[in-house]
Amino acid sequence: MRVLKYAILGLLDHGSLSGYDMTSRFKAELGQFWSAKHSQIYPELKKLTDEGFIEYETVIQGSKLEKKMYSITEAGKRELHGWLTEFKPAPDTVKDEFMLKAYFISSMEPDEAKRLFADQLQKRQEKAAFLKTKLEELKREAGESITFRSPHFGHYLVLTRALERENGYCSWLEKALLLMENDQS
Amino acid sequence: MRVLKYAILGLLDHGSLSGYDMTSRFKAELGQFWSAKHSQIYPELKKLTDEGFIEYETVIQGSKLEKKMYSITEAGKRELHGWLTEFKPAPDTVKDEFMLKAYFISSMEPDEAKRLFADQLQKRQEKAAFLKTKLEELKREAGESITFRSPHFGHYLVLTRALERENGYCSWLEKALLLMENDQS
DNA sequence: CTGGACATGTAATGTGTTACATGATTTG
DNA sequence: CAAATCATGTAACACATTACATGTCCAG
Repeated sequence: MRVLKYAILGLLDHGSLSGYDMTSRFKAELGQFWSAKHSQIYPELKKLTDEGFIEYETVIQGSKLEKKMYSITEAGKRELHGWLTEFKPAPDTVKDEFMLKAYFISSMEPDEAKRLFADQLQKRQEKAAFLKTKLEELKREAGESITFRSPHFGHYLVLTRALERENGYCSWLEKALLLMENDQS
Repeated sequence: MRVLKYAILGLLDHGSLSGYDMTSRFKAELGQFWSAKHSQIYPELKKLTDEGFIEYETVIQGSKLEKKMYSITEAGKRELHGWLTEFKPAPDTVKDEFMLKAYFISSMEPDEAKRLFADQLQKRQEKAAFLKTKLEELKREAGESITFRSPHFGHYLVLTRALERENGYCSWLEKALLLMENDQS
């Protein structure tokens, strides 16, 4: 499938970037839904260059430090467009280690299960709060009017989806905890 | 991390299973949150046997067909319990190819983006409908009273979480589509 | 002048999928 | 008796993480 290939092409479609820049992007908002380490990115950049989808120019940073600024080629743009507009089924499995534990809840004692769920709820609430702050920052920056043509629309979509994902997880955890409390007595 | 190891131990904690049985379980409800192919399961079973966490008995099915019925050992139960009760952070990244495309929405034409989102909405709605049916079946089977002590509680947790996940995705897709429509004029 | 960020790579290992390979059993 | 399901395994390849390895630049 080579999704990393398309992630790189997509990032480069808005302007040139170094491998290091891409790593940073995967640590920021995009990282909610895709990420890769530099050890995976650098070989992929070499491969994409060989395939003619990207090209680079070596730039000197300071007096000695070389960095490679990559940009997308016309062939790369066609390749990206083909992937973007392709319909794909919703995945059967989205791996979630916590939910695997939840499935095995009968192998835990009630109080162990409650502690596990309470801990996860706290962590998800913290994450949701963090994402909410990021979304508010973005709204301030973009001036309240985010629509299709806004350069921040992709960023906005990712943040709203991630926030809803965490909020949905939290409300489910709360419901599950309630079921466990009711059973206890 | 070896999550598959714990998935197998968790499955075996309720009774003995063959490798084939485990493959079937990963295709059913548990597959919403974890899965593995038989080509990954069989080597893992061998490894877990060598490590002393599981053991097997060869059973003859029919007149010739040999199958290995695996069961969990005391050491395996301790190992499972340690994993189950261990607190873990919420993951930074949950990979989602569709959301990667959404992030790159500015590289698409408005009508291309709308078609993509509409297609995904339809597929997620179908999946939600399927999960809803499964949940209703489970409720009928379990007699409306699912609490911690119910043998179906793990199954119930997985189905309710998967259903909410899909419903949340759908409502986000609808909101995104509305934003795109409003912008169009 | 030092610590953190910038910058790029490879090696080893772990995880997961697809393909190859074989055979028995059950149901229609 | 044919097709679907049951049943187990290995090989090759693809994808991903951790560790190894090196060096520059900038701000305090």
